[in-house]
Amino acid sequence: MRASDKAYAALRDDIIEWRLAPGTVLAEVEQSERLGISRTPLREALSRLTAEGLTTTAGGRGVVVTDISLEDIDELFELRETLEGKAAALAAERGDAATFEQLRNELCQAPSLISAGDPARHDYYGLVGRLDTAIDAAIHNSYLAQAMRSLRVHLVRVRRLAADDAERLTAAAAEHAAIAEAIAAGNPRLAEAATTLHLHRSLSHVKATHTPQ
Amino acid sequence: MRASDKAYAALRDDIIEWRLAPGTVLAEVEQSERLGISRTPLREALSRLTAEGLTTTAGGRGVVVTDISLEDIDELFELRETLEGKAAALAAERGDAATFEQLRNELCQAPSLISAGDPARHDYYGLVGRLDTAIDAAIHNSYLAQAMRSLRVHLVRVRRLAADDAERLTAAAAEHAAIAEAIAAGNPRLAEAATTLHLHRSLSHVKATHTPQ
DNA sequence: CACAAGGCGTATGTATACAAAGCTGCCAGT
DNA sequence: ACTGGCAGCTTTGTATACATACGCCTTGTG
Repeated sequence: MRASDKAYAALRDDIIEWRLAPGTVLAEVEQSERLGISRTPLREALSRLTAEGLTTTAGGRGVVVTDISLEDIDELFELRETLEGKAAALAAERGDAATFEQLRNELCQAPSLISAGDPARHDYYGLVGRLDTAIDAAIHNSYLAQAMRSLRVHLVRVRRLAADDAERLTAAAAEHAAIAEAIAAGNPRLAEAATTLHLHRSLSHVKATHTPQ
Repeated sequence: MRASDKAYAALRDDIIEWRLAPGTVLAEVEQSERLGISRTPLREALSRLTAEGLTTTAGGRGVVVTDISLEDIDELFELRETLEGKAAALAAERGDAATFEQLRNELCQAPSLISAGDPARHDYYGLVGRLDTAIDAAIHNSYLAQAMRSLRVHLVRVRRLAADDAERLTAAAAEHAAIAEAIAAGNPRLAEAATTLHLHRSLSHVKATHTPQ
């Protein structure tokens, strides 16, 4: 693995997991020494982060971790609803029914994973990730898939702001199951509606449990 | 202006204007000598191009200019319809009516620009660009605006494939005027419909006049 | 004659040294 | 006391030298 990839992954995780707070300046020498690499690969990592919008160049004083405000979250979900709604509809038109039927069944049994505690809860997140992957593959549109991937980076960051209590996760699992069911049924409008519903509830939950820093 | 910015702009233009054909390998030393800069800023330029999808790293043999096939164009317009449709609707809800009313009037007089020949035709492209900019500003959503900006790079490349004859440009001006009018009227569904119509006609024109390389 | 293994060459990946540009703080003048 | 400018320092931007890895050609062997 290249040193620049390592630096990129490390910094990206640090930002997403809120170990690096918004406003933190990432000086090149400081970070390169911390990660044990040279400035050159670090600069490439910072470029990639800036291209993704996780950092911005603050002219002269290095790059800083971008802030993410409440308005940002509204904008983020507005775009997310547009992209994922379309993706769900396309998946319903073009996807393989059996794949999503299988995912629906697993999602219906997800509540047992959620209530089982932390290690099993990780399996639940993996299951949701598989649904995302399946939709990405089903839409047959690399540009749309790319746009959603770049969006998910920011969404993970937002999710860390909210309390992922068992109650909300159980409800979310049911909403995901509804999406999978609609896609398996080949009903584009239903799939889009189920996605819209899920995203609105997610947004409400984030805003309700948001803890101001 | 930084050397890396210069290199990025030069390579980006070369690719968009089809002076660098798909499949062309961009060796670092070769390009850095051609542009009169060192390898370091050139590498940053190539990174940015790759992040945008104009080039891809071909594992070991440098970065190559990405191809753009007919399926790509379909996918591109599918995403474009999703994003620009939503943007037009949001602009109708949130935009300033006077701004778009003004743009509509100018677009209605665009045919005279188009028929006047090449130098004036450049003014027409500028006018369409101003409409895009006005929509970007009106939606008040930086993530959506960013997604559309990254798409437009590829769209300019596609546009160069099609013959931009006066007939099509005149029709396109009328379609743009319809979009501006719907936004000025504050009618989201109409604005989205006008955008959908325009994009479908654009796509049809591109596919009809597409000259296989 | 064909296939495989090894060496050579050229490509990218990394480190470091140098240059230039911006911010910070101080000092002097009003 | 406040403001403007200057000097110093810290920062990023660039160039170049070195390391490394991959591909390709050559050569030897089955």
